[in-house]
Amino acid sequence: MSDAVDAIIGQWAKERPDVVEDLWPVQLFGRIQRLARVVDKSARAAAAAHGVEHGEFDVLTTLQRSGPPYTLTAGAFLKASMVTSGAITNRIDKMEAKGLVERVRDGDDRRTIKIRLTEHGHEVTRAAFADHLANYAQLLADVDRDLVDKTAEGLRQVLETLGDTTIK
Amino acid sequence: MSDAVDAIIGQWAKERPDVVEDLWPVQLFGRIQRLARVVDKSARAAAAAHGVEHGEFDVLTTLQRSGPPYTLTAGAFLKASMVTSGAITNRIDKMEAKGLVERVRDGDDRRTIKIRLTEHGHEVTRAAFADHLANYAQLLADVDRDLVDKTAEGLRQVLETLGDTTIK
DNA sequence: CTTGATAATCTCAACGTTGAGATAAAAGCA
DNA sequence: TGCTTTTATCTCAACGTTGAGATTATCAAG
Repeated sequence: MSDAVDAIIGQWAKERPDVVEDLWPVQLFGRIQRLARVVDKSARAAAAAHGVEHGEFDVLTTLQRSGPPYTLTAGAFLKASMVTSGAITNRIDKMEAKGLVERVRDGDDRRTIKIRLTEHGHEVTRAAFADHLANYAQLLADVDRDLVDKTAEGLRQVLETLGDTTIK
Repeated sequence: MSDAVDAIIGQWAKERPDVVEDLWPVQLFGRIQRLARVVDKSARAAAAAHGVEHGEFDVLTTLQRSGPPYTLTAGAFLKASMVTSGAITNRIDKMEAKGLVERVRDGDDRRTIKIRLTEHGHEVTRAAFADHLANYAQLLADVDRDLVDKTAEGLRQVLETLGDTTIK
């Protein structure tokens, strides 16, 4: 059987037979790209059901899993999120307006801003995260569990080789 | 060894031990998400070196691999690209301004617009695509080839099960 | 202390995408 | 022929992100 990436490579084979040997990374990256799109779209919808953007949901879960006191600096999100500082500021701004988090100035270092999950933020996170996991499970409902594990393990090794070994 | 996703799951295990059993999809999707970001950023830079956006590069290669006469309708890009119609119109607008493609009205159906790769577009595509593949190879330079193939095969099966079987 | 360098966060214009709606042409049907 | 539905593309305001630069605070040296 063949998927969308096979079809794309098949087209290249006809039009540019000279590059076929160099297309093997496309087998991996092309599928990563397509899957990322599908999963992203689905996750976005799941978060939207709780009134939060995908990026905002990322902030919420990062705070939640950091444990008590559910407080992190803006810089911590920068390193954890793979986006730029402007995006983080924007996210926190909107989340503060929604009452999901609050900015707290630190006593020790007045450059840093601590972001704290509010009680309301806790509730939204709990509900949205449950839906998020249910959505993930739904997406993989018809996929063999062993295949998921083996493929995830393969991706882990690729990530390690690429140097993505920490939350940063 | 452990990567960023292991670290994230480790945090969840401490803070929310009740959900650990439901985190297995994260092993797959979390890594797909992170890898997509890394690869995307890299591909974006490679395309930018040739003066084209990532989305524009996608249009160029779609046209190129469609073969002679290197002409597709706007609707074909819609189905192939996983973005909305507004994005396609915007892309074609800018690419037309750059002289990469040209809009040609069809004789048979005057609703459809055919997008044709110009000679300049051909040249840019050839050069950018070569760099693109070199960049891909570079990213996977230190990764075992067999691991890449096996992981790509796993992702293909996931994509198939999710229903992404055609270019559409 | 003072000066310069470093660090953390915010500002803001530009950019690409979204998504609902508009426009216009073709197809189906009476 | 007229009328409605469908199809293809474009319009446009809102949105989140980028990326360079500004701001403010801390640190290191002298």
